[in-house]
Amino acid sequence: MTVQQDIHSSSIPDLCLSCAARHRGVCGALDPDHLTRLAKVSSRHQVEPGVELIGLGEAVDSYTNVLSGVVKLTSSLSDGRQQIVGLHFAPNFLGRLFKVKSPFHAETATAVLLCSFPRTVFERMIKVSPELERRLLKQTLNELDAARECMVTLGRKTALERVASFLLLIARNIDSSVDPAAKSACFDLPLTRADISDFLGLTNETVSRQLTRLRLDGVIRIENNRHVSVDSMSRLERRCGGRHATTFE
Amino acid sequence: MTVQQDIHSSSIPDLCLSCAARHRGVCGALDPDHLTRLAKVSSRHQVEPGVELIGLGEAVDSYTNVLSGVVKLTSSLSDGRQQIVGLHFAPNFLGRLFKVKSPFHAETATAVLLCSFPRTVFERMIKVSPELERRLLKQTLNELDAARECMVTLGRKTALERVASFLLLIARNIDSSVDPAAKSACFDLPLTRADISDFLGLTNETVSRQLTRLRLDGVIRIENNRHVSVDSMSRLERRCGGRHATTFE
DNA sequence: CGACGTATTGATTAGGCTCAAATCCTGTGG
DNA sequence: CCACAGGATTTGAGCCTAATCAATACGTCG
Repeated sequence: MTVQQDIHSSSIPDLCLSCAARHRGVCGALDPDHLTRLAKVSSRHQVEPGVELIGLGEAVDSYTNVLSGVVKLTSSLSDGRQQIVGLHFAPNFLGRLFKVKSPFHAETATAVLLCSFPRTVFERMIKVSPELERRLLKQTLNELDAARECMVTLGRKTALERVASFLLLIARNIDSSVDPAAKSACFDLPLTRADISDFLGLTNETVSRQLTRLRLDGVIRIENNRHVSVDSMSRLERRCGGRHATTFE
Repeated sequence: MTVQQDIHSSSIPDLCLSCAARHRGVCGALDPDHLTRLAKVSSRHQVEPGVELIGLGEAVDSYTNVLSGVVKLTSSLSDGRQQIVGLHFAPNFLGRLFKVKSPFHAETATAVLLCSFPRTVFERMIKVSPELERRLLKQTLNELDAARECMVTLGRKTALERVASFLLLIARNIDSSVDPAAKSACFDLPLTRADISDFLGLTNETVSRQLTRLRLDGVIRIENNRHVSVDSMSRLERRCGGRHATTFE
């Protein structure tokens, strides 16, 4: 049986048709009707690397999906010491729900494509779509797990283990098309050495030294400072400082 | 106008009447009816310090409210290095929603009072109560902010700053009755020196040294190894390694 | 009081930081 | 196409903070 659907609520907006956020991001929770309403007030932006998106404590009146590229979340101490506290890969949702002011600073690490929409519209949509709220809760829980994993890295791993863990993290997140269980990988680092050191709680000199060490050990190859090849992922994993063996859900 | 309410759905269960989780925890989102249904399948337990609640990767079939005391979330590397990745104070909700197996290990740090309920019942309740889901989302977002704050401490602060930050964290969380903006504070440390070092990514010797340093500097007083007095909170704050000045929401 | 676990203090070592210099990449203009 | 400028990265030397190893003191509980 074919039903003639209301034209206003049945079709997916052009903007969203091939969008990653609709396939694997929060927009996947929205029906065509909601999607259309959100798309009407959304805007896309291409942004250069190193651009501040959210200033610390600054009032933010929009939320954003990262459609491509990487955004870093940072926090700084008053004397300039800096720490990256989160990385947002596509198609992550970006923004601190229920707070007008972000507790952290957000900055593009690479060139990124963003899709932004007004905070008020989105928050109203959360209220009427339990599915959307559910998805936001799941993403937040995953971010929390990731942040806690980082705490282990920052608190207990050696410099070499931190750098190896970082490479593994990037390999698993940068290109979602790649099989997470692949035996080998190659990718462009989305962060400079300085950024990597701010993520790992090290200095750029130490990051550099550990990268050369991994290179001399044959674990990775590096071309043009940015492109990394990993022949054996399991070999890299062995440099990460093993978690207690367990199978996760 | 007074309305005669259905006796089955109007009254708050005795168990929940004076419960902190109903006042400031997730149960506050539930109406008397839902509360009654949950209370029927809930059970309270008093647990000693140092008891494992959730084994790493172990299947968990219940969720828990921490009604008093402190629970620590930990992760270990295979060679024994350990990191505390989260502390749950009353009346926090405890448990990894939507995952059967917890990615972290949970253990009581102090004596605690717990209120547990079956995972299935609670998850069904989330589905019908957007208010409950909202509250879980808010708690998760707060935990995420806290974890990221910890990342700054672990990645960029000195040993002294870490210990001072930890004392501040405890002072602000241990006794919810105390004004968070109070000028002074005193409290019992819920963690041993070894636990504190696992939280701060240090050794117990270093923690001990920094505590004596703060004591000799007159920032804190310590009695019986556990009881800490802070005369001037702002004095303690100055030892924490300042965040870039901003006002938060 | 004695014993055990917890915490403090001391001496030494080592991993990563700092400061400094050299090298490599990228992009630009002649 | 090549030379050059500027930033990013690598490499080196020395130092410093926190770890390690070891011994002593404290506190609690039987």
